[in-house]
Amino acid sequence: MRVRLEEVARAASVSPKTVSRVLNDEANVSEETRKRVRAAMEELDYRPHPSARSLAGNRSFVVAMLYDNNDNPASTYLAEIQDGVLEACDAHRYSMMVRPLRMRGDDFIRRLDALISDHHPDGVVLTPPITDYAPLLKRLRERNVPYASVSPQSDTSIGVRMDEQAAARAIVEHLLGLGHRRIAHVLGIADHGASRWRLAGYREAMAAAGVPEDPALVVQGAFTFGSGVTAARELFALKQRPTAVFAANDDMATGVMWAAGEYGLKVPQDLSVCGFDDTPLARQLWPALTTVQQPSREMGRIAAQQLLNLLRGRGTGELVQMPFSLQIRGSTARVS
Amino acid sequence: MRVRLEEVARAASVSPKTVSRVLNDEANVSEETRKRVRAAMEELDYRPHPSARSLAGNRSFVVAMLYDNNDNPASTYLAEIQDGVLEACDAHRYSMMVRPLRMRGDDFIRRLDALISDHHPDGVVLTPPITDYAPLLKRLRERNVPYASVSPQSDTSIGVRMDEQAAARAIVEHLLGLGHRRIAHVLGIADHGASRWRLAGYREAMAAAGVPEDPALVVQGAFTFGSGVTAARELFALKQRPTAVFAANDDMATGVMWAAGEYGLKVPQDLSVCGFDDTPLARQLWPALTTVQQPSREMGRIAAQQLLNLLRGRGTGELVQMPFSLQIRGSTARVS
DNA sequence: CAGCGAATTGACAGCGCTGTCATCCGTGTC
DNA sequence: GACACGGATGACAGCGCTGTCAATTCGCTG
Repeated sequence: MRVRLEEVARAASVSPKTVSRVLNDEANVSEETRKRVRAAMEELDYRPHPSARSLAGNRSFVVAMLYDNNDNPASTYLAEIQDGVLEACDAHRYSMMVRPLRMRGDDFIRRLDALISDHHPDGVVLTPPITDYAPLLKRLRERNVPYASVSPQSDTSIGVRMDEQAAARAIVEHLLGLGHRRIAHVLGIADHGASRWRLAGYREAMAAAGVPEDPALVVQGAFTFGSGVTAARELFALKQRPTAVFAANDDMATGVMWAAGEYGLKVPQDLSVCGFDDTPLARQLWPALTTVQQPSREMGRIAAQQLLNLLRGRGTGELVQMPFSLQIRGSTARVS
Repeated sequence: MRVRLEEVARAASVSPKTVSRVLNDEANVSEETRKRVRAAMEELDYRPHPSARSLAGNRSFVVAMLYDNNDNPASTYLAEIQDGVLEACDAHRYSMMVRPLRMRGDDFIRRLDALISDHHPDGVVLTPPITDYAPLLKRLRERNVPYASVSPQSDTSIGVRMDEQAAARAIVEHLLGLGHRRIAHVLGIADHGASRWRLAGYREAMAAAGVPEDPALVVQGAFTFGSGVTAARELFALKQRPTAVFAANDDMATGVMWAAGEYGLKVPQDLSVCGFDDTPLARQLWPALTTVQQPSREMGRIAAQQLLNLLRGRGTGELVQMPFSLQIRGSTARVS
């Protein structure tokens, strides 16, 4: 049968309660006792029973990662975040549960409640685009479930964020520095924070360079490869074509490059293209895509880390700022 | 405070044990009592406490989905399977836990043991390529953890499988039917079942059509976009170029189309290309990709379903055969 | 060296369910 | 009509931990 806490206690000649204290890193255990107990645990290869801990301690040791499976940005993005969250949870012996949660639908709150009642997560990690949905945040607070967010729009949450606007500005400045003036922008899905920030950065850079905004150069996309193709066709049909395109993510940038091929435009000679995210694809393309590195996995890890700090009583958690870095590659070149 | 089983019992005027029986769909409860108890549960919005159930019943109601995060085929593939597994688990109020598990490394068994001891999954779902790793299966059996597989190579497991060889044969026959004879094949990662079956189907179709095999037309890939590009360049450098390419998955097929663009080859006029999987990308490409639809999400759901049947004592689970279907689209055309 | 507060440790009940086994009841049998 | 039998129900203990609170020990003060 499995080793129980009681046996560890016997082996270390202490009471079960003391072993419990060591297990939970509680205060008021002498250093010497702590060592002896740890040794006994090790010796017996003791594994606490999660359900028993959960039942007695009224906590589940479960972190739920919530995402919107309706219009998720890109599955690889979520998969990477998930990986990071998992890593952080593992480090503290929490388990991770992933839960899709569509925001549309009036039974949204009911579904959220069911999720909480059925699984009792100690906390949740929110991923774009459900980081800022007010009814969601409100309900979590009402039910007293702590949360941390990846790339929240408001800065009242704890979690992690990159200065996407500054990054977007920087990449557009890179294009400007190469002599481009007719720079187009392909938007992401409306009201996603990512879309807003990247557009804002684009505008900021253009304005700072004194280039008047041309509305025809800002076209709608939806974060997908296909939408990038469509948007690019629209741009290429213009009487005065752009010499460079900044797409709000790599998938769309890839679509733009694809469409360029259709139109016989060589990248980067005839058209510079850049994206955002630095997905694995970006490096595999030829020419490789100039983009902004967004370390999704790392961001997932950090967001979960902040949540866990909170749950484990190690401070209150903060909103960590990630540095960004431009990946200048072959898809952008001096305007000809 | 939360509603407990005891209160449901009181409301229905039965003993707690009877409510428990109803909750677990056990036998020996009169239909009338069952109804009364169900009504009381509904009325009080009763939610059983998973940890208490788990502790008392010696089962966790957790299904772990294992995957190899080392060389996973494509993250979107796994994400879809995960979605399906989750759906099946939800339907029976099981929770799903996702666990990466690298097979390389000599501490593999130790990591598996830790996973089992720490989380006590009632069963696991295995995904390619770890569906047939003998030490894994052996250990699971030793520790008495039931499992179901998605696309296992051997047919001793329960789970779900598509006849990939027949599908590959069918798609190559489609190319042959269009008059192609110099048909190339881009392989997946060695010893993945998917690679073997798809190659076998290719050979079968070619042999049946009496086309002698040309080793130069079968090149190595690795299931990634980049490897497709590389493989295609190799093929295009041949003195006698293929008129069609069957890539072992869509990502590589996309790479082939990309490389075709580089070489000034028009798809499908100069080159027919087809893939395997029917990823979302396949439809977004232009021309859209001819491919085999592999319903990953559905397969994940079915594999989990078989496992749950077993866990819930509803039969022993089987190895379900999925039908395949060709998606003939714009990337393949009659040889010119 | 008595006396006191803080640090350390332990006894015990109980978290919310289910397994085991006893009990009860209605039906069929000869 | 006595008895056996199987279906339906309930009593009770206990799953493996932690919360609460009491007991003990220790170090220090005057």
